[in-house]
Amino acid sequence: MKCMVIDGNSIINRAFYGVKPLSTRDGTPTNAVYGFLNILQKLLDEETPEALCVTFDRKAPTFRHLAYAGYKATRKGMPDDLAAQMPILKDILHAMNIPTYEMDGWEADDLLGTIAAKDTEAGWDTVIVTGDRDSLQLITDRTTVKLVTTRMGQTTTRNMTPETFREEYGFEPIHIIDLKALMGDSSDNIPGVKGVGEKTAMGLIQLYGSIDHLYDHMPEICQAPNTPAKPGVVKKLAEGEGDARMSYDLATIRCDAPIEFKPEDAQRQKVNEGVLYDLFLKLEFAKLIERFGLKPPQGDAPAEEKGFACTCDSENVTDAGRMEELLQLFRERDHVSFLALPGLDGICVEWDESESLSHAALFFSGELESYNDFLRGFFAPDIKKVTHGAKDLMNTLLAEGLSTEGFVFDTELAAYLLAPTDGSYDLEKLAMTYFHFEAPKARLYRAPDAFNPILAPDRAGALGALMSHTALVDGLYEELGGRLRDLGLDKVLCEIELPLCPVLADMERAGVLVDRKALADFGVMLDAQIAADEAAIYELAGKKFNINSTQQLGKILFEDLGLPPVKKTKTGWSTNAEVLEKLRGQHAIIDTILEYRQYAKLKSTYVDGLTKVIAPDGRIHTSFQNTVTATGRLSSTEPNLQNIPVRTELGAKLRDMFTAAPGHLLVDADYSQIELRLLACIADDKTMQAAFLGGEDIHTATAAQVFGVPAELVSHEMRRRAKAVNFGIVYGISDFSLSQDIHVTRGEAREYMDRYLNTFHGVREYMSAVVERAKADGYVSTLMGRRRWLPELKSSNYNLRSFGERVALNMPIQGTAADVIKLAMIRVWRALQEAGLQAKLILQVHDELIVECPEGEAETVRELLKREMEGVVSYAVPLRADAGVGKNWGEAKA
DNA sequence: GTTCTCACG
DNA sequence: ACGTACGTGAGAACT
Repeated sequence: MKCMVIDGNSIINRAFYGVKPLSTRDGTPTNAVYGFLNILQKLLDEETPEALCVTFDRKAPTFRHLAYAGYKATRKGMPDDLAAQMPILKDILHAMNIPTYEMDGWEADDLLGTIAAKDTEAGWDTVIVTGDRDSLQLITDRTTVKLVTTRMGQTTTRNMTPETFREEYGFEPIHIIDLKALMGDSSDNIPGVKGVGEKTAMGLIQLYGSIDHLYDHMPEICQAPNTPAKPGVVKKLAEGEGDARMSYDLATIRCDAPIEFKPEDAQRQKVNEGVLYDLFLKLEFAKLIERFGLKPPQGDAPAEEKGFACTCDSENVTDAGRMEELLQLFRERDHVSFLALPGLDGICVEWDESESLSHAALFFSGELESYNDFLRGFFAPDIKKVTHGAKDLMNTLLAEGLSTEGFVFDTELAAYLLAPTDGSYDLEKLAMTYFHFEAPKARLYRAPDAFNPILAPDRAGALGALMSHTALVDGLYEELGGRLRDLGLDKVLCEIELPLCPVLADMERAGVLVDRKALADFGVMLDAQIAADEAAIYELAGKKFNINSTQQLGKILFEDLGLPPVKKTKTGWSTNAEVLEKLRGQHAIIDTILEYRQYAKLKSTYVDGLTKVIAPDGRIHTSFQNTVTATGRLSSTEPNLQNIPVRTELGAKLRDMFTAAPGHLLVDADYSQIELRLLACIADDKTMQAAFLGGEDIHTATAAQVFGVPAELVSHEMRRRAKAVNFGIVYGISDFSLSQDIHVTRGEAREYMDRYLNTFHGVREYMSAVVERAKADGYVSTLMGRRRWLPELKSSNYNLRSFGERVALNMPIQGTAADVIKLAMIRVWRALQEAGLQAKLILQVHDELIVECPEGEAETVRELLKREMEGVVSYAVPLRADAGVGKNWGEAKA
């Protein structure tokens, strides 16, 4: 039988520092509890002990330490955010029927030792779980210690048995006490012997075991050859004997704490599901509720009382007269909420009749004879509609020739603007986050296919889910709408995100034509190159292996060929391009591998990847994601058309395969230095503004300033370095990273940055001001008011906090640029329509827009693009866009 | 599902 | 003493 004893303070500490800050919506910190529970789950999976309990420290100085007059309370109190989580954790453990032990005047270690001793006495084995090495002295044949470390949310454990301990330390576990008696332990306020450190102490204990033995045999020990007890050490030992004896007592974990404990007390029991459910709900641990398979306790408040009304009345509309009546009613409401089935096969509309009463109406294709009339009536500008995920729906609307106007709110976009780093915003999740409510699964109505038919066999269930989700949309409209207004984010929704939806839908539908033949030919060429490189690599390596496997490649390079490893990854040797560049010239295989990688990437990701997604119309239709990035940018998936190669000559050939239709041309316009221009405005840096206003090349101008030479004398290399500094500033630079990037010493990098910031005072002030303000406000924002919350800034973890600071610098710049181009897209799209042109916006690549148009429109479109893009805002530095025209993307890029 | 690598702005 | 630039998505290998 096995009993697991968890050192509660130690583990929750690890969890607190190892898990990123989390909190409930009312601000209760929860990361440590969350981390603790995850570690607990993992431990139980690994060990399956028959009994389980947790010990805690009391804050007061403890028994053992009070015995030592020199004790000072050097232990810092725990941070407030952690202290606040201790009672929560205890509540949860209580609900899980896991006993906890704590006692004034006794340290957690003493309790661990006492419990282990009682286990042993009762014939049980013990596994002590802790992050501290202090308890290692408790290791015996019956007691092992599981050491827990947490890094970046990853938990690893190591089992310490008498054997593994001996291997690592070279002596018996119990002599850890003797070791500490000599070397001391500053974190535990154990003085040890003055002048004896870890090295000496280890040597002595490995040879002589205990301090008793050491002091008893001092004379012989001094005589022994090669003894670590050099004359100086012997003197210190003699002088420090009193300290050593006292430290020994301090370091000894006591196993006689007066607690009532029998291993049977701690035997695993069923958790109290109802109580646990309520606790997790309050803590917003939706994932854990799922993982534990928890159900709400009986008699829980119905959903209506939790913030949104469940549908009270519902009707299935099959009659044209009733339909007209309802459409008229919808026109008179200030809003109606709805959800549409995929393919627009059915619609559920929900509207408020009074404060507390709402209605739902269902309209189904095939059940309502005049369904198409209903669609035309419903999707008209005069009905103010609220939905979830408008962009995707608009794709369908455009396909059906329906209007995309009249959308006044989108709960998905709203949730994204409120918490842009949350990642996903499906209705079930929002129900949990904002209403603490578990919504039914959407798949009931979301995937009407052969395996999951929409109306059969569980028509009632599917409709129930559809209606409760529509009710949820209506409830979220209230809740999220209020929050948006409170934060001034309603403007971002109504003036940027919502109007952008039809633009994006239109672009996705339009797609971009690809030259399938040219792509295939390119693939054939690449295959030949790949085969040749493969053969050459096997020859040089002396054997065949999978070049794509970094593990196998690492073995070949660093073991077989004996090349010096440059950098490690978590799991082995790094073999990335940067590393290989450094190995260049040391072996012919390196060049070939780099070349192979380039060809392989182009073939698999681009030639094969793109070929796979060419639609029957010969075009590629990407999806633009508008609820993904933390800064407000778009992203592009299936395929990603925002990372088509351009930087290498070979890769750039791919851009020639994105073409205009016959008789058409592509017009490509990109903003020139938009981020740096915006930085000059946001930081109000007069020097940088002057450089832009004077029409100078910004990198050359920067180089001239930083290197103190006239612009004419700026060399290629100087400009390159200045450019890296400019980029670095936008990203929240460090001298180390800059030095890596431009291959200079850290000192030189530091100097470049100093000179840069001495030139651009405004930027220097911005850098400190924006971080300071972010720390005070808890968020940063763009000039349009888009926000990103930065809980990282409060982290006690240096890396996490530094990351937060860099983000605070970068987000307002990258985010404002994102807002600007989104506004530009809306303007361009509308201007093209108003001008009656056939031209269509088809792609956006962050600072670049691509339009396809009939040949005759090209010049008009080029001017329109440039005008509309440059006219979006007028800050201290004007925006500049360069536009070009061509048969294909490569040619059009100005 | 995670890790590594690499493509873009 | 530590670890190191912002924002993305995709393919391949490995667990």
